[in-house]
Parts: sequence; structure tokens; C-alpha cells
Amino acid sequence: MKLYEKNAPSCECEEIHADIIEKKRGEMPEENVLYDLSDFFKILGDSTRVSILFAIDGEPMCVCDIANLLGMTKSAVSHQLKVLRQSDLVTYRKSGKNVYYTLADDHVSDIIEKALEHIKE
Amino acid sequence: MKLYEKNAPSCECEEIHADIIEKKRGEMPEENVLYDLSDFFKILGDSTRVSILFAIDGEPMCVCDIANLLGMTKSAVSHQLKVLRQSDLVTYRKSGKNVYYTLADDHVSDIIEKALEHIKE
DNA sequence: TGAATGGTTGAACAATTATTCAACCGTTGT
DNA sequence: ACAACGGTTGAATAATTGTTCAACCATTCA
Repeated sequence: MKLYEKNAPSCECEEIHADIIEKKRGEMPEENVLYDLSDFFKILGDSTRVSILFAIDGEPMCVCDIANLLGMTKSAVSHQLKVLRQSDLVTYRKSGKNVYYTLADDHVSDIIEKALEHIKE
Repeated sequence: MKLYEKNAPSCECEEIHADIIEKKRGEMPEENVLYDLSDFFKILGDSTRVSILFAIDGEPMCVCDIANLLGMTKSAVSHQLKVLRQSDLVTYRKSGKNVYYTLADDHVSDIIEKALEHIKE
């Protein structure tokens, strides 16, 4: 389904302010930007993933230590780390039997910080 | 299950760096902060909700116009507006048969703006 | 070389959640 | 008062997704 399409068949109601709709249509971001944006927030929308990000902030941690800290199985942690890896939110370094994860850059901390401010009203 | 619990039964592996785990344990945020944070991001983790937020940014829009703009049924829009209302991300004003929604404050735009920067690398 | 351990992975299961559908409420105008 | 329309709501359905389980790979050490 095309987004922002004029007279979409399924809206079930007439346009009330055609001028405003037209104006907004011109101001809306590209469809794929919208998906990228919500996909990004979707990653942060899980408490265990956010926990992991807090855990590896500052000092890198290996999977086993993260699992111990958060009280999860290493499998569950690894699955979530994969998601974080694929979104480029974390990077890792192998060393012997261990894999050390850390935050990819400061963007994420910044956004989490801003969100924390919002939550505290 | 208690978060950050020492020697959690389900971790399936031994602590490798007990000192680091102990240090991180002291730095982790409260459990409910973690949930509030991920719940907040969960709201933004849906493309139609983000679309709605962009639509009502600046100028308020009524439900019917939003539905027309986004090509959705008014029911679907209303359901998502309810979620946004309950999270205090939007406010509304009734006027006759219409209900006009707008952003609750600037926090949300700020966070979305920062996320957009991150996405563009 | 073989056992032990850290880490990854795919499939299955359980839980969450977005949209549809139908019914309903409130306001307007005839 | 009644019809029309904007908006809300609950239940049902379909889709997405997080965790578990078991098997597997890689590295270390005896």
C-alpha cells in the first residue's frame, strides 16, 4: 500500500480539510525513512536489549558476564546481541574463547539520555 | 525474576570477570527505569505511530484527515492515537464532531530528530 | 587428540501486538 | 426526533517477536 496516497480506498471517511491534508502530504518524510526510524526505535523497545546496552556502556563485556549480570541464558543474550549487531548499535572483539561487546558509538547513549529526561517529566 | 541478581540460576555459565560484573551491577539503572525506557521506545517502534506523530507535528489534525493522509481506516488511527494518548505523547481538543490531535511537547520531536541523525550515519 | 567451555544458531513455542470488523456514542443539522 | 457523520471501543484474527532447547562451532588445555 502506498503511503500518503490521495483518496485512499480504505479510509472510510471524506477529507474534512483538503488543504491541510495536501500541505501535510508535502511535509511528510519518505516512506523508507519512516520505516528506518521505527525499526531503530523497535530495537530499543525491548528491556533486555536496553539492559545489554547499559551493561556494555563504558567497558566492554563478554557474553557470559552479561548473562550472569542480567540473569539470562547466554543463548538469549547472544540472540539479542545479534539484533544489536545487525543494527550497528554494538561492535565486538574476539579474544580467545571470549567475545567482548561494546557500544558502536555515542549516538545511542545520547538518545537514551534524552529519553530518560523525557520519562522523568 | 529479579534483575542483576548474583549467581542467577539460568545463566548456564560461570562468571568470568567477577569484579567487572560487580562494578557494572552497581552502575545499572533501576529495574523500573529500564522498563519505562523500553516501553517509551516501544511506542515509537511502530511506523504508523511515527507517521501520525509527523502528521500532527506543527499543526493539529482531526482523526479523519489523518486517516486520509495515511491511507488507513479511522478505526486503526484511533486505536494508535489511544496508545499515544496513554503515553502522554499527544493531546487532543474536541470541537464539534471533530477531535484535533497535536504533539504533547517538544521532547518527542527532539528525540526523533536525534534518531534521524543517527540513521543518516 | 579429546574434553571442557564460551559463543552462535535454527526451530519451536509462547506472548505481544497491529489491523479489521461491527457495534456503539456524541454532535450536528434537517 | 431522527438521520448522518466523526470518533471510539472490544473482540477476533494475523503477524511479529523474545525465549527456550538442542545441536553445533571454535578455542583452550590436559
